[in-house]
Order: sequence, then structure tokens, then C-alpha cells
Amino acid sequence: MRYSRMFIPTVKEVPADAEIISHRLMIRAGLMRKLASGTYTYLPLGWRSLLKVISIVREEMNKAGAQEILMPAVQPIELWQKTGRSVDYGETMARFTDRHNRVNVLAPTAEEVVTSIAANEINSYKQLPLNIYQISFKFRDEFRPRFGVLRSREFIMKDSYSFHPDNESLDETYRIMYDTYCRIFTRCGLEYVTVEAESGEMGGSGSHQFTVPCESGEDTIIYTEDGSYAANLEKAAVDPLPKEKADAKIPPIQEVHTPNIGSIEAVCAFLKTKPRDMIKTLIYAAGDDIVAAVVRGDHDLNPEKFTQVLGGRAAELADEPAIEKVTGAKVGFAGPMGIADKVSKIIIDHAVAAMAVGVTGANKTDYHVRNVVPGRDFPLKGENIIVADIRNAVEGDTHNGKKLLFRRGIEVGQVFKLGTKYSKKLAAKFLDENGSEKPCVMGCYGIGINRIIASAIEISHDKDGIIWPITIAPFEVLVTSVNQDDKQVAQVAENIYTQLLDKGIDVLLDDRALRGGVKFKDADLIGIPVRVTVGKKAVAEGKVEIKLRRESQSQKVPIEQATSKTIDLVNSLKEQLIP
RNA sequence: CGGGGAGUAGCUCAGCUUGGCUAGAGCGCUGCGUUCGGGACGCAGAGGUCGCAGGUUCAAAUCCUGUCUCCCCGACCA
Repeated sequence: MRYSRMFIPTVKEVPADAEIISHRLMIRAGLMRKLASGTYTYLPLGWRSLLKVISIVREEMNKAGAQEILMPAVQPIELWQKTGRSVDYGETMARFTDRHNRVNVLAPTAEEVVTSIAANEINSYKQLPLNIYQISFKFRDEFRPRFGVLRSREFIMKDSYSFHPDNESLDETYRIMYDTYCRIFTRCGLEYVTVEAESGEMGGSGSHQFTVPCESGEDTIIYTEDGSYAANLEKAAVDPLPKEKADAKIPPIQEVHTPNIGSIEAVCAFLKTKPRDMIKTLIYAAGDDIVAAVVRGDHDLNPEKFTQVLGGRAAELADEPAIEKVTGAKVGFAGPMGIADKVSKIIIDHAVAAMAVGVTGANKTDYHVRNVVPGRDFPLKGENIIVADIRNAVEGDTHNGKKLLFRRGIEVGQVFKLGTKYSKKLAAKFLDENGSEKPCVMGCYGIGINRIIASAIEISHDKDGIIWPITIAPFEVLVTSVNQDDKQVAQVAENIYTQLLDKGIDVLLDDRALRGGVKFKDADLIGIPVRVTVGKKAVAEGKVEIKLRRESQSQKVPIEQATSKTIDLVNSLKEQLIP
């Protein structure tokens, strides 16, 4: 391609609504433009990169024995009602009613459709295992799209689904997919980590997340220094804290008047205490059951862990009337004392059980209680009382005695063992060797294609622009003609360009009649990994310069060797990214 | 959904508090000239229903009401 004819609208000034580096650079380098909140148009450079990622993903998936299909983006809501996810997904799933008054959804993912295909077409164990995937647009009506393409409403996802006769077969494919993902991210030039993850809304029994560590990531990954444990925040299990020793004999509980002071901060300020000495009681509704969660004031409840303890039932914060019914007080004054017979379960976090003494709500409007001793003033044991790990890990926590470290990251992929959640609900069954009917065991595996681009930029850029890994760069080589008005320079650049094209190199020729400085700035901004600079002075000596975007030094080579040297460099850059 | 901020030229923004001449700057764009290896300079130009709808007023970018959109923090969420 010739730069002079190519649509690459670079901009000097940073767009006002772009906050993180990848978003800024994607706008500035002319990769994309925003249409509305969370939706972007990919321009030629951005689309080229996406296509390169897609072709790597496709190659590796096919190599792993998966088969590509394409499912509809518009799906009938009935399918989603069968699995219950029309409710679970909630507002995040975009819906519309068509002219026949049918309700449709814009696919946020495709378990339902793929499982219904399996239900219709798979009858025998002889057809299993089967691993199918698609690369297509997904829609999620996010509460708050942000960070450019990292959380957008519309994005490209590679989603695959595998069907198995039993868990052993699932485990095998799961491992193959895991390895395949490693190969894909390595080939894309990403430095990533894998962590244990919670399967969340997807259901199922096991999951790993592939995360690219970087500051602007939305996810938190937690690991031990020796690498023996790594998980995301939703999953990371923490050791119970050692039981605190009381300094002296603790006096009996004391009620204090705290008028209109309900929040943790307000109570702390009023009673001159710290959140870590508070006991927070949250009233949740799990279906018709009301359950209480008790965590330390400075801790956050982890909904995933909480759900696990509840046996997989999703719980939501109870509404005000329900809370008032349990506590007999206005919202803000709940405490763990004397509510055991008013809720179906009380789940107490380990850290609360380890407290020597604390402050908590009195279950009486405008009152709190001090000198509350867990075990003395409210029970830690009982038929409906469970002490468990239900909070988010924080700095200082350990896992198996080892200190936990925290890091932000971008989730670029996740693999799940789904089990039979979907196959049972959608009747995806087969006959085994003995002629008995069984539900397929399923796995599913997702990659956020756009996030690969964004995270590559997040971890590889400098003050001047993007530094692409060669495998996903929009072009492999940029030939810059510094003096396009000089016939000889233009001709040398043109020759190198055509020779590289003939050798199958993805090359862009900057043949614009602009000053050198402008061209160099654009070159750095769009970040093509190899640059061949053709300028008047060097050409007079029979030479051109070759420079890697990621290095500051260039080398001069004789014009006749330019093409072969460039190809060598391209090949060596590519070799560095072979898994 | 709660809190905060912003909508004025293609982009980044000033002007608004205290209403008043033809609504400004830089960048970008067009033409001419000089320049030409790290976002050049000069001259000349094009480009705006000041987000939208009402209202107040002799007069509204500016004040009032409503509304839409966008961004940030939080809650929530692969």
C-alpha cells in the first residue's frame, strides 16, 4: 500500500474523552474512531491488525481440532428463558421486539444457540467429542462502557464450545484449549499470566483466565511470589486470620446512640474507631430466602464466594422492607446479634470470627453496640450459621501461608468447564456405548479479539506511539521516502517497496510529499516494527537506513542489500514470537 | 443507578462569573511563496443554527426551565 492513497487519519492532539494509553493511541494513530459510547469504527490500520489477530486465532484453533462455524447475532429470547439466563444476564443483554412482536436478543455469547444445535444434531457418543467455534460480534449493553475498546458494548469475540461424553474427555480438550490459548497470546506478542478464575454466570466447575498485566487493566490478579498460586480477585481464596487476643477483659456490650449515623465511615468518625474494628452485616435475598452476610468493616463481600457458600444460588442485596423486617431497624443499623432465627442462614467471614472485639449495628434504629465479642455476643456455631471465606482478598492476606501479591491486568481470554448446566436445560443428550441417555459434558472458551490489540498497545508503546509486535502490526515494514521530490530517492524507495511486495512482505510505502519530520512522527505513532528510511544523503552514498521501531539506533546498508536485510529482520522478529 | 465534570470551527480549547459591537485562539484544511532528516515559516482564505427545545429580556454562547449526548469516580458486570 501507498501511504499517499491510504486512509490513515493520524492526529496530534489527544482526544479529550480518551483516558488510557491504548485508547489514546488507537485514536491518534488512526486505528479507529468512536461512533457512540462503547462503539467504534475500525479504520484501515485498526482493521488490518484485527484481521491479523483473527487469522492467528483461526490458525491455532483449527490446528487444535476445532471447527469454525457462524451463529446468528440475533437470537430468540425463548432460548435464553430456557436456561434462565434471560434473567441472569439482565439489562446487559440487549433486546428488541420485531414487527411480529417477537422478542429477540443481541447475542452477548452463544451457549444457548450452540447447545440447541448440539441437542438437535448429536445423538451418539460416536459423534463426540466435538469442538466448534466462531469469531463474531457480541453485544453487551454495559452499565458503563469505558477504557476505549477494553469495555465496549460491541466487540469481536472468538467463542468456542466443546461437547463430550464424560469429564475425562472434557479435561483433555480443556487442556488442549489452554495450551492453544498460550500459543495464541504468545504469537500475538503478549506477556500474559494465567490465573484460576471463578466461572460466575457461566456456571460450571473450573476456569482459568488469561490476563495481560498492566496498570490500566480492570481486573485484579492475585498471586504468591513463588508462583504456586495465582487467581483473580473473584476467586482468590485467603487463609483464615489468626484469632486476635484481647488486651484485657472485655466489658459487656454497650449500646450507643448514633442518631442518623448508619454508614461505616460515619460511625467510625462518630465513635472514633476504624473500619477494621467494625462488623458489617449485609442482608441478602436468595430467591425467597433471606440470608445475612457478616464481614469486617474494611472488607468487601465477594459475591462469587458468597454464592458458592449458598450452594450456587445467586443472592442480591435485600430491599429496605426486607432488611427492616429482619433487623427491626432502619437500614444502616444491622448487626449479627439475635437475628439467627430471623434469617435462613448467617454466613460469617473468617476474619470476623477472628476478631477479639468489634463495633456493630444494634438492630435498633439510631443505635450501635460496642464491646461486641464474636462467639460471646453472637454465635459462631449453629444449625444455620456458617463461618467461611466470603470476602475479597486484601493486601496482607496469605494463601497456604504465603503472602498474596496484587496486580492489575486486562483479561484477554478465559476457559471454562461448563459441565452439564446447558446440556441438561436444553436437552443436548446422546446415547453412550451401553445405550443409555446422557447429557453432553461441555466446555467453553473465549477470547476478546479487540482486547488483544488494546493490551498489546498498553504494554508496548513509548512517548511517540505504538510499538507493534510484528505478528499483529498493520504492516510489517514501512518504507519512508524522506525526499519524495528527489527523483532518485523516490525511485530507490519505490524499488525496495516492490521488491519487498514480491517477497510477500506486508509493506507500506510512505510516498507522501511531506517534510521528513512529519513522516517520522507518523511512522513512530503508527508503530510499524521495521522502518526502511530512504533519504537523499544516504542514497548519494549508495545506502539506506534500516531501523526497528523498538530500538533507537538504525543501521546503514547498501541499497542492493536493503531488501534482503529487511526480510532477515522481519523473519527474526517473527521467530521471536514463535511459541 | 448514585456522585462529579463537559457539550462553542474537523481537533484541543478560551469567552459565560458581571447579558451588549461582526463569537475568538492554536492545530488541521485550501491557495501562493520560501523551506525540506524529527510534527517549518510568511501571506491570503474556507469553515460556527455556541448540543437541542422552550422561557426571561430592547438584547442570550452568557441568565432560567426542560431535554439529549459524552467523559470520570463508584455500584454492577466476561
